[in-house]
Amino acid sequence: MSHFLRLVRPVDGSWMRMTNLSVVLAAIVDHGGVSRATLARETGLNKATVSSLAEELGELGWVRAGGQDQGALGRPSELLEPNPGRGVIIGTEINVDYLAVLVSDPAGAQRALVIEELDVATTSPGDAIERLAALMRTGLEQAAVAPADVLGLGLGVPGVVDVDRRLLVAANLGWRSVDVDDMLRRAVHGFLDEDLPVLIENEANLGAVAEQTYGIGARFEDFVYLSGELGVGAGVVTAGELLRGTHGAAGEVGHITVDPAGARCHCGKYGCWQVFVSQGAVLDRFREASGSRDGARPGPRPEDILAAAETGDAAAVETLATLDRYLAIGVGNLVEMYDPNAVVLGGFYSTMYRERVDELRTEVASWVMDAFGRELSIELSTHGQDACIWGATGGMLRSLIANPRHAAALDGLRA
Amino acid sequence: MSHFLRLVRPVDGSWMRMTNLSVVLAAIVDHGGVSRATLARETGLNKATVSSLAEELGELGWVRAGGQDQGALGRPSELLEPNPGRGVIIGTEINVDYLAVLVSDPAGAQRALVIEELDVATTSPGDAIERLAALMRTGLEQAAVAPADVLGLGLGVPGVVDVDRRLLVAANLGWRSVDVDDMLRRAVHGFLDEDLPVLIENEANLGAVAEQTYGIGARFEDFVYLSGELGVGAGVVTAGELLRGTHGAAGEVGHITVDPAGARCHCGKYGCWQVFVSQGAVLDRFREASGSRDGARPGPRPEDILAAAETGDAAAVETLATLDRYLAIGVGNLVEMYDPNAVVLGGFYSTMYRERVDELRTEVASWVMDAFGRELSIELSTHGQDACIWGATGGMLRSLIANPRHAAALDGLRA
DNA sequence: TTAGTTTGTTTGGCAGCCATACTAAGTCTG
DNA sequence: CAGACTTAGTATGGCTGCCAAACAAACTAA
Repeated sequence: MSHFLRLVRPVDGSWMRMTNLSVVLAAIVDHGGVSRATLARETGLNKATVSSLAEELGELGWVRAGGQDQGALGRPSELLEPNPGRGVIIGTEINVDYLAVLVSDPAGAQRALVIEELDVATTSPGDAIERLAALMRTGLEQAAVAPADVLGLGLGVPGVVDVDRRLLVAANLGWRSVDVDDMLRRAVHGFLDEDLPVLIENEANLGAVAEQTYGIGARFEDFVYLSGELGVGAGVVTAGELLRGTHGAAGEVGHITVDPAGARCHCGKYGCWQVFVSQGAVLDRFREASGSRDGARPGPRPEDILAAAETGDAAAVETLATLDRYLAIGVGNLVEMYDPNAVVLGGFYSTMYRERVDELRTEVASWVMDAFGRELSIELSTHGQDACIWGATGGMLRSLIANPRHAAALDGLRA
Repeated sequence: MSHFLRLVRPVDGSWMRMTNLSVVLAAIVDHGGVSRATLARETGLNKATVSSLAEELGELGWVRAGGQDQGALGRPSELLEPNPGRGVIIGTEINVDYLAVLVSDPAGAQRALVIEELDVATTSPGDAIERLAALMRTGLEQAAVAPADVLGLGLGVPGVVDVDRRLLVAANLGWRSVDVDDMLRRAVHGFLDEDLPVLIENEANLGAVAEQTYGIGARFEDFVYLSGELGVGAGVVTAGELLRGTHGAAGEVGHITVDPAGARCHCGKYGCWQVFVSQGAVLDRFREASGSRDGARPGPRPEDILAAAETGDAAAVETLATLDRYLAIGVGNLVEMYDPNAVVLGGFYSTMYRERVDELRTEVASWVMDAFGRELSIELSTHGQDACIWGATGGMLRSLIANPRHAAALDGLRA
């Protein structure tokens, strides 16, 4: 019953206003500085309407007058720009061996970035989140921003996050069914606002959001962001929207089967993709192929394989070729399944293919059935290691822009 | 530039009205007969607004007064119901060996169903579409409906259809880059309205739409409809929306690699999923396994395998076990990638698993990495062979409901 | 200095939703 | 059976918010 109701939801005047505020604010943030007349042309809204919306955005503190812009002819325009005094967004990340906090403003300017190494797998969720909260204080101090000026908080975790912001599982942290939202709010209690907007999302998904908001993904309506560190994960954007699925686990591609005869994965299945292409798997293969002559030395790093391959080292060359092949098989599957415009290589892969994208493009071509002349780009991430925190920030920014009236930190404005 | 603008589009009063007309019409179609008061409660719109919207829907011919409904207490309500005289939707299908036309009204009542066998692979696109147009005339005659009363036309094809309704490729028909929209409009020129709304979509995608609109899919927000005849295709619904991808090829899962050591597919790759689980592959395997003792007999049908397995025939049992295994591997991949609530077995699979779903459920469980207690149903299609035409109809219906003012066939109303 | 061009504001009108009051049509109770 | 109660639907008036058009402002060009 009621399946058609899902088509759309009813709309009233206040929703209309809110939507149009969003549209104009988004355009202003996007341009950085833009006149009312241009906004009217670009959005299709009436000039008078744009003026009214811009005035409200000014009162809300989102927007301020910038400089003037003199065209070839006519009255010069007054530029509207995002108000840097509006507040900041905190983007954070909990990963296997570090915590990270980024403080930035809605225009995308970085105010502070702090990182703390931590073996999260041996830390309880509660403790890790406490330390993350402490790191946020440090970040705000460095940025010289008062806690009351925080507009929203984003957090990326290497696990599956459901629609209620519960972390269902994070295999590499050893966490299961953790109410991260609740813990986070407790940890920042008395420090940040009680009902601060909070976004919690999977790390690969946020990588995709980072590329979509601040990076190369802005060029594509449908793309797959591929990230691999200990496991392999993908963030999928289709029709401009992040694909989440029922549990938020869409794009958890590490355990797709690419070869049932492959080695056993720790998940119990055989031939999972990440058995072939995760960072750990690749480094292991390289170590084995190069023999145990340097058994005492610390494990190789990704760069070591690239450097060795440069010199013609057989083990390195073979390792890279195998990676190319299995990465291409999996990417081929992603392409057939999601039909994206582009695949963006992030994390480990952005390191491994910085100079070798063409090799991968060639290999992928032979593993994608293309009967109709696909448009498919394979690109390198523009964010590298920082993708997750920028995605946490960008996701929060989108959420704030979608609700310009509900933003926190209005106290200063009211006073 | 302008990536944030994609968040939402600006809204004005007429858009608001249109949206609310849609909401109310959708609810009326969905219920079949419902009072204004109930509509107000369910949609959250004001009673007065619902009355006004309902009046306009009446003027547009979409809705008429049905009977009365006396509750336990109070004034009886007047039921609003879809107007069966509003017109009909034609849902059609071009498949490898037949054409099909379904005539039905917006309430979902079937008025006529005609099917014509045709070896489409040896027929040119133009000829096939001409014959489809002829079949539509037959269907309308059988339904005793005038061509002017056709509200919209949907067509399903076993191929990739892009956003401009071009058929990019249909391997099993041997068609490539066919402007089906244009051909169809020419074929019905002078018979159906010049600017009749037309929907052209991939067959598996329409299977998903059929289940979503009229079948078991209505229970799920995210599900994958799996259809297999000559190839294997999936229609994916996420967040209540059909996933199409850049070229409309999302869910074309027949050529994902499930075993690089597998047999060569006609596409040139090795170990494509459809090499293991398509109807043709399964029948072939059964034939080989049962030996060539009956080489002269016509090939087995799907039912023959099931019947043989019932009697304990070793070849049949082995064939089914292999199908279970490889179907489960692929379904596992789909589940990891799309994270659906449900997988709906359509086409060939709805035949093969009608009595054996539990076997597949068990097998799938061992090929899905489930670290967090997934909710996943595996269900049989409710539509079987007719999924595609009902999907073409349902898709067109959704499109009409989304634009209640733009519907065709208003001439009769105006006169 | 005047005409032309572009920007942004002001004014008035209109569409559309909502709250409220009211009418309509039934059931329930004493 | 009359009056209280309940629910459905309509009518009225108000408010919000968009738009069109006129206007004021600020500049260039001749």
